[in-house]
Amino acid sequence: MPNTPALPSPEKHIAESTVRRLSLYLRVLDQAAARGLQTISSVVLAEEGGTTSAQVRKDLSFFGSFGKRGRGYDVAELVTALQDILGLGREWKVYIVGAGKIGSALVSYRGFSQRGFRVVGIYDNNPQMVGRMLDGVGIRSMAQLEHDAARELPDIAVLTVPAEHAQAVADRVVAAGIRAIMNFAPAPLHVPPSVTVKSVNMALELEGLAYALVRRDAGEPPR
Amino acid sequence: MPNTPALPSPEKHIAESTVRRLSLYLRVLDQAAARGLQTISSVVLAEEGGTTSAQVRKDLSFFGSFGKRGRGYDVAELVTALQDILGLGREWKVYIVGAGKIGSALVSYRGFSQRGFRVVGIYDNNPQMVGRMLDGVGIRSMAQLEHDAARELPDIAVLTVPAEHAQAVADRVVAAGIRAIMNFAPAPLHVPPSVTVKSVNMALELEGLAYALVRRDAGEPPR
DNA sequence: CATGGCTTGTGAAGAATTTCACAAGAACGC
DNA sequence: GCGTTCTTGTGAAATTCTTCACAAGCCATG
Ligand SMILES: NC(=O)c1ccc[n+]([C@@H]2O[C@H](COP(=O)([O-])OP(=O)(O)OC[C@H]3O[C@@H](n4cnc5c(N)ncnc54)[C@H](O)[C@@H]3O)[C@@H](O)[C@H]2O)c1
Ligand SMILES: NC(=O)c1ccc[n+]([C@@H]2O[C@H](COP(=O)([O-])OP(=O)(O)OC[C@H]3O[C@@H](n4cnc5c(N)ncnc54)[C@H](O)[C@@H]3O)[C@@H](O)[C@H]2O)c1
Repeated sequence: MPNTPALPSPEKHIAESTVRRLSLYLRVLDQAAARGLQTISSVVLAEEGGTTSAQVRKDLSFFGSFGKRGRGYDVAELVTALQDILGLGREWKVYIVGAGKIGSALVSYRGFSQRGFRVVGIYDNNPQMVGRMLDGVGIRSMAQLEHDAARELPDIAVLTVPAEHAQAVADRVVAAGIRAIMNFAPAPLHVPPSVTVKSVNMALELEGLAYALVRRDAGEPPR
Repeated sequence: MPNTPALPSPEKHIAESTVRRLSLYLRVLDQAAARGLQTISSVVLAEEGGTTSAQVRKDLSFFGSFGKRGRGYDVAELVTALQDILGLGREWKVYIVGAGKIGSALVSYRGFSQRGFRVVGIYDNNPQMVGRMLDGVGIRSMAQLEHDAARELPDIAVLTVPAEHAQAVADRVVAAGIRAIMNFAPAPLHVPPSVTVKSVNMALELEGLAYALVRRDAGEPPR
């Protein structure tokens, strides 16, 4: 019997960096599957994912034992295992709040729907926008948010409102029972510990590049 | 004489996490300045930035000594110091490659221009798009890229093309002499070590949220 | 000008993460 | 069946990052 999918239930805390890399491995595996690869070794997985083979094996070892010595990992099996671990076996309902430039771009992003993230509602406080459709999803009034959430039980809220309103919107979203927030506004959010927040701060990434450029020119040791 | 801005020249390697936090502090300081604060302590800076006061002081200590014991940090002074450290004292020329949904949203993003990142060129390989204007910047043909770059010497390329073309575009951009890339495509890029890449992978962040949600329900120790 | 209350800067300790290195298992050829 | 080659899984070591804890400095007040 071929290696039944291990139930992903480590009792230890898993580092966020490990979880990020698991997502990355999943992406590499998708490509490998598309190229018709049956099997992949930790060395190849590492090369394509930009890390080391020891890191790959260690990351996976937290959740079980998925490979075969001398062979490597079965691509299809590992995809299933990683999806299980990451909670991608189901559909996640997403609200987007803020139907502006970035919010509209995200609605139709296939990278989300491919992984089971389904946008079920878009909210905006501008009456001009309410009622319009974005990629098949209607823009709703902010007034409805709590009411809709009680019925639809969305899992994740994506915040794409101006930074100065981000905290207020986060408060409402939390009060409405949503326990995961992805924040695109460049403002640190303060939420109860039962709520998970991930921030995507693009200006911050650019600043990291600027830093790298000035350091490089100044002759920073490249480590 | 009031604390002349220390030249930011640590000989040691500085962790990426430290640099990210410096950007964050800068954001908190902007808000503090807007509220009229003259001075701010590491405790307040930490609370608003979502870290600890010891972390704030340690981060800053890598670059010099910016505070006054018993008083805290002068907001305006620290802003200047951080901008210096991060290389935000100058204008950075940015090319955006891929004038699709996310590329167009980024062109007009004020968070970039506010920090001195100026979009000087947008490129697309779709002839239909070439010549159109996006927020005052014309979309140019990919054929021109190398030629324009030799003249304009852009510092940073933002890649917003489909994942399957990201590597090819990265290769061209590197060959054109650009040494910093911000990659929005969900594909790991392989570039020479002289080039710095930062990837913003939004699906990956969502997957991190999904993981947090399944773990939380499964009763992961909250660390 | 002495005292008390605050706050920084920083070595040292502690914790977390990554890398090393190797025993053990699997496949293949002969 | 046996040796060779490959590759995993994992303790242990090494490295990196964060937190602790406190001496030293600054300011206000009396
Ligand atoms: N445009 C970009 O490329 C970009 C990039 C990174 C981050 N961001 C951040 O994303 C956020 C949105 O940016 P954008 O460019 O899409 O702005 P935008 O102005 O195009 O869109 C913001 C939308 O939010 C709505 N809104 C405002 N206040 C609201 C509230 N209280 N409740 C509900 N809706 C509200 C507005 O009506 C508008 O439709 C900002 O915080 C911005 O800093 C934008
Ligand atoms: N839309 C989103 O919300 C979103 C979010 C995160 C990441 N992304 C990623 O960003 C990238 C772009 O996404 P999008 O939604 O803007 O797609 P899009 O299709 O709207 O835009 C892509 C643009 O790139 C151009 N292009 C294609 N190949 C090119 C090439 N070889 N050289 C130059 N230009 C080329 C196309 O003409 C098009 O204008 C994708 O990799 C996507 O995965 C998108």
